[in-house]
Amino acid sequence: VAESKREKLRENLLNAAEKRIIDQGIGALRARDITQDAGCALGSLYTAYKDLDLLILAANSRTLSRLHDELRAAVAAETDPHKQLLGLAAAYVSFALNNRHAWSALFDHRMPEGAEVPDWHIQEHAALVGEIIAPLSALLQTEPEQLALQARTLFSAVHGIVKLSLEDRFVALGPDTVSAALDDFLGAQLRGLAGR
Amino acid sequence: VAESKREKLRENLLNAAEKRIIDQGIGALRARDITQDAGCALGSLYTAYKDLDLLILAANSRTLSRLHDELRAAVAAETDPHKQLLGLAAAYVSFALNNRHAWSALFDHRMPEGAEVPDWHIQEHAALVGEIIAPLSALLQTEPEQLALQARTLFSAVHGIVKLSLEDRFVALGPDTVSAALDDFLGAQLRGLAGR
DNA sequence: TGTACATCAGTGAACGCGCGTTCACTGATGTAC
DNA sequence: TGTACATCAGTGAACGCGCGTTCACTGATGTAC
Repeated sequence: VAESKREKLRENLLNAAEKRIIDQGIGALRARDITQDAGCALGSLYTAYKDLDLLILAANSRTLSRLHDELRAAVAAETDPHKQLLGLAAAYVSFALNNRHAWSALFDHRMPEGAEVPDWHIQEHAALVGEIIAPLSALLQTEPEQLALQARTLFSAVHGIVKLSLEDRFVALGPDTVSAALDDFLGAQLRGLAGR
Repeated sequence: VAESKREKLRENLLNAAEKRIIDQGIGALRARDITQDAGCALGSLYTAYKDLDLLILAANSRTLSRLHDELRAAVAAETDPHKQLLGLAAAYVSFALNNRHAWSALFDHRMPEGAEVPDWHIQEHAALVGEIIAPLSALLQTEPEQLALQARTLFSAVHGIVKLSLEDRFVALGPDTVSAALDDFLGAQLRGLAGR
């Protein structure tokens, strides 16, 4: 019972942090706001989590998990590997558009000076890229090592396109324009990779 | 003479800020450090520039200008549009690798809550993308409107690849691996775009 | 050329606030008898 | 079952520091006579 109370506290804090990140973004995230939303004292954050960064990582893990689910669903919805890849990209844009703040938080959060991003979290990121590997290998006949690199390159290209299209620093594009541009881009890329 | 003293102060501050950004990155940039390096009082920053953000933008403009120069040089070094595009990408990676902090600063800097990135600075960013348009239009026969979007998409894809390959959140890649992956990527993309 | 005065860029100590983290306390929970 | 005691999660006021920005002052520069 004592254990479950402790779990409840962690859960409340995590929920509160997640909601804040989804609604306002990581830039507006304050320890005080989170604990207030969670209905506990400021200091409790530090009995439940080592520090604020760890709590943020936990919230980002949830976002990654939701994103990963949608990517898996996109793969499952198709059997043709070509369509699977297009579906993955479409799912990625769609997630980014529907979860702007949470999605940005995945890449905007920085660890403090000395600290490294823990390995388990890096793995969660890498797992996303992994989702591309199967369809890509079905489509091309590449050696496994090359494949991992290709998947990663493809992921970061798509990511870059989505990211930039949502930034203020450039003229923002409408959702439809982004999706269309991404489709054209991926189409060309796959054609180019296949017809070597 | 009075005017030139004032210019000298702005220059000193800008140089100091630029050096700090190049050496330590934008995250470690403090008003006090800059003014100390520039050999002036803390308050002088605010007689020379409206605020710290404007000074940062000025420093980023310099970085953009240096980057733009290298991109122009890459275009000028080739006549074949296909090679020009490969050269542009190569120049981009190379600049990013040789100016990691300054390059990151271009995209990491955020304006405070209410403020927007000024238009002249957005233009400077857009000008980079513009460098792709000529070779791309020589290579493909696309309508001008489509072309701008394609150039932008291509730019952000390349940018995404370079960016992610330098992040801690993923396993960092060596410079050679990045360059090779980028070449393969671009090669495939151009093949795909041409052979429609 | 020299003197008195006005201006204002430049100064840097002080302000003000935000905000993550700590720590001495307390009250709920569990244990012993 | 009831009582005394120990433990420790939870508390929130206080700490501490970083840091951008301001503002009352001053000394260099320019102007008038």
